[in-house]
Amino acid sequence: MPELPEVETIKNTLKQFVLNKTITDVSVYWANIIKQPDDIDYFKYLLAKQSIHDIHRRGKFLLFELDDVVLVSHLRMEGKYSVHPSGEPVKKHTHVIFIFSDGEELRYNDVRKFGTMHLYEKGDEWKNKPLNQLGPDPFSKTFTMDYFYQKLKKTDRVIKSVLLDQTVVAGLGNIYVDETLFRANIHPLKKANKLKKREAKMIWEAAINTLKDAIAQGGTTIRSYVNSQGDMGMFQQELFVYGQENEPCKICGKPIVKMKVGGRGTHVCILCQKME
DNA sequence: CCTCTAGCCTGCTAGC
DNA sequence: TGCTAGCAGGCTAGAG
Repeated sequence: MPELPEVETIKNTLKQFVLNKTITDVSVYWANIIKQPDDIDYFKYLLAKQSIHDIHRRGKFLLFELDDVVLVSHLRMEGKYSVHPSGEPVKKHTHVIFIFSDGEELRYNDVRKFGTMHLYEKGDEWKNKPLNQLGPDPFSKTFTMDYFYQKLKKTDRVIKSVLLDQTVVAGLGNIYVDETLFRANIHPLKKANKLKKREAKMIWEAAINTLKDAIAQGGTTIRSYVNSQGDMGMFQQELFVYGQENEPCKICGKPIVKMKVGGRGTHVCILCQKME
């Protein structure tokens, strides 16, 4: 499932293939992917003759910057972009195709059909969902230790749920939250408002460093993630707890335990990550 | 303000 | 072996 490091990697590879290309037409095979505008024909109309000038990442979102509009795309668990020559057979899970004037196409593929696209006139993307509720990007200078600690002090929720909350910090998902809490030696069930400033700082630093390390490895491939060139990530080799159920902890040797926290599968070393 | 649940989907796995 | 039921997963909307 693409989280921040995977989306960052996808953005960088995709830019090599689609920058400065001009859309002539769009094919939509599964309309529920398109959340904005409501009318699919209007979606196509707005994109026709538009060129892709840049691609940005905000949290787990990709932002395609065109002439007059911005396409905000979330890949959820299985979304993928790839570039093909026009006329290649359309695969079973291809739901949207952006046809370029040069004989190539950008294809959106998504086994689960959970991904979303929102199209806005330039500037409006920040005033509307899904971007208007997002917290700071972990690498932004607004994601300060002070901001983070104030957020933790204000909530009675468990720390894992807070880290997954995209309005607090945008980009962490299930894998990197589990890894962050392991690196910080904090149990996922600890209440956020009970954490000492020292502990909050450990989590804040671990989150930023875990994401940086994962980007350096091209992301994490658990079962299906590849970037837009088809390359796997390599960070799975550096995972301490995620997907390591019953495996010995790389630090203390005690088997990693899997539990449910806020409805999510959660991996923890109960020796390294103390409740007290 | 908060938390919980259903819904969105389909591939995979456990159980028969 | 072949079948079905249930689960996973990020996020939203609605209920409590």
